[in-house]
Amino acid sequence: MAKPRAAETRKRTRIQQEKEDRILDAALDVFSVHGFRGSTIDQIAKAAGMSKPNLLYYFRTKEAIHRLLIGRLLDTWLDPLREMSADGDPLSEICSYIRRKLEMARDYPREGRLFTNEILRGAPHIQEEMSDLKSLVDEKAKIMRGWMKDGRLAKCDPHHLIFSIWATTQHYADFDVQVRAVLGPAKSGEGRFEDAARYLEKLFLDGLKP
Amino acid sequence: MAKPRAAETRKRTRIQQEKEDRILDAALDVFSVHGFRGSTIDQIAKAAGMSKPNLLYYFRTKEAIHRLLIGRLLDTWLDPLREMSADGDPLSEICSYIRRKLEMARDYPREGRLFTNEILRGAPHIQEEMSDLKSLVDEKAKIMRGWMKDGRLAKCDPHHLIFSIWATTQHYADFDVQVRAVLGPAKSGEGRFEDAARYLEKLFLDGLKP
DNA sequence: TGTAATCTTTACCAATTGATCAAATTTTTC
DNA sequence: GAAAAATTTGATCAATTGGTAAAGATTACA
Repeated sequence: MAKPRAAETRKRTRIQQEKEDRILDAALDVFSVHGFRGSTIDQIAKAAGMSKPNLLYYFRTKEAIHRLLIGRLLDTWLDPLREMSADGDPLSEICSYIRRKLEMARDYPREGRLFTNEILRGAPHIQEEMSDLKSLVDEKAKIMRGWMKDGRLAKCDPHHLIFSIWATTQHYADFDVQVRAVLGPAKSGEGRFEDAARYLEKLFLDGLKP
Repeated sequence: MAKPRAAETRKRTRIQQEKEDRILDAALDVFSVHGFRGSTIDQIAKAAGMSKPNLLYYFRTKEAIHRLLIGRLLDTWLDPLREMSADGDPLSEICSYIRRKLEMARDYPREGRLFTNEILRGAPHIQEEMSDLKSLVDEKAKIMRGWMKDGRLAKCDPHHLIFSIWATTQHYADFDVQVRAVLGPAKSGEGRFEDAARYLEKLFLDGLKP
C-alpha cells in the first residue's frame, strides 16, 4: 500500500508503540508549558527527535495528540477523590486525600499544568467532564456534611474545603518556578514536598492558632 | 509628518488616552485566557474594536502590550503582602491578608490569570521580579517566625504558610470555570466569595478538627 | 477657516504553521 | 532472500500571523 497512516495499520507494531510514546511524552512537555495554541507541531516533533511529517504519520493532527493527553489525564486525575470513603475516619480520610494529591503534584507536574492550562482557557474541550466532576464532588460533599452532623469534622462549607485541597496541592505543580524562586536553591530539593505535606497536615487539622 | 507612531507624539492626546486604554483592556481579556503565544494581534484588535494596523499605531509590537500589562500587574500584586505588619496581631494580620488576596481574585481575575499564565510558562519575562519576591517573602517569613517564637502563632513553616494563602485565594481566579461548574448555577453568584472568605478564615484559624 | 499634526485604512510582505503527497527507505513476513 | 507492509523524508501548499508602507481622513489649533 502506498501510505497507511499508523493508526490504520493492522496491528500496533513495535515502532508504533515506541514512537507514539515518545511523541506523547514530548507533547506533554510542550503543551504543559505553552498551552495548546502556543505549542507547534515542529516544537513537539523536535522534542520527540523526529521530523514533522513523521510525527504526523502517527497522529493526524495536533489536536488528536492534545485530546489523547487530556483524556488520559482526566482518567486518573480524580482517582484520589473517588477513594475518599464515608467509612473511614474523617480527618484521616482528608489527610490521605491531601497526601495523595500532593504526590500527584510531585510525580506528575506536567499533567497538572496541562490541566491548569485547559481550565485557564475556559475548559473548552472538557465541558462534559466538568459536569461529571460536579456529581462526584457533590457526592463527597454529602459525605462530609454527614461527618459534620456527627461532630466528627468541623462545620464548614465542604465545597470550599475541597477547593482548598485542590488549590494548596496543585500549587506545587503550577507555580513550581515561583515556589523554587522563593525557597531558594537550598530548600528547592525534593524535600520541599515533605515540608509541604507536614505544613498542610498541620494547617488542615489545627489551623494557625497557637 | 508622514507617520508618527503614537508614542512618539509630543503629548498624549485624548484619542491616544482612550485608544490605549481600550487596547490594554482588550489585551488583558485575550492574554489572560490564551497566554502570550496563543493570542494574536488580530484577536486583540477585534476585541478593542479597531483594525490591526491601527492597533499597531499605538503599540509597536505584541510584546510591548504584554510587557506593559505584566509590569502594571507586578506593581500592585504584592501590595497586600507588603502591608502585613509585624506590629499587628498575628492572626488578624494573616486574616486581613487572606481577605485582601481574595478581593483581588474577585476584582482582578484577569490579572490573576495573566500572572498564572506567565508562571506556568516558566516566568520568562520576570526573572528579576522573582528575586525581589524572594526578598519580600523572606522578610515576612522572618516576622512570622518571630510571632511563633512569642507563642502568638502556631509553629509551622512560614514559606509554606504563604504559599497556602496564595494558592487558596488565587484558585478562585484561575479555576473560576471549575469553581462555577462544581458549585452549580445557584451558588455561582458573587456570594461565592463571601462563602470562600468565611471558609478560609475558619480553616486558617482553627483547622478542621471538630 | 486653513493647515499642520494626528489618526485610520487599504494593500501588502515575509515568516511561520498545520497539514498533504509521492517517492525513497526500512522493517517484517513468509 | 524477495515480496509486502510499514516507516521516513523532502518538497510543497494554503492559511495565519506579526508587522510595514503609504495614501487618505480627521482633529486640533492658530
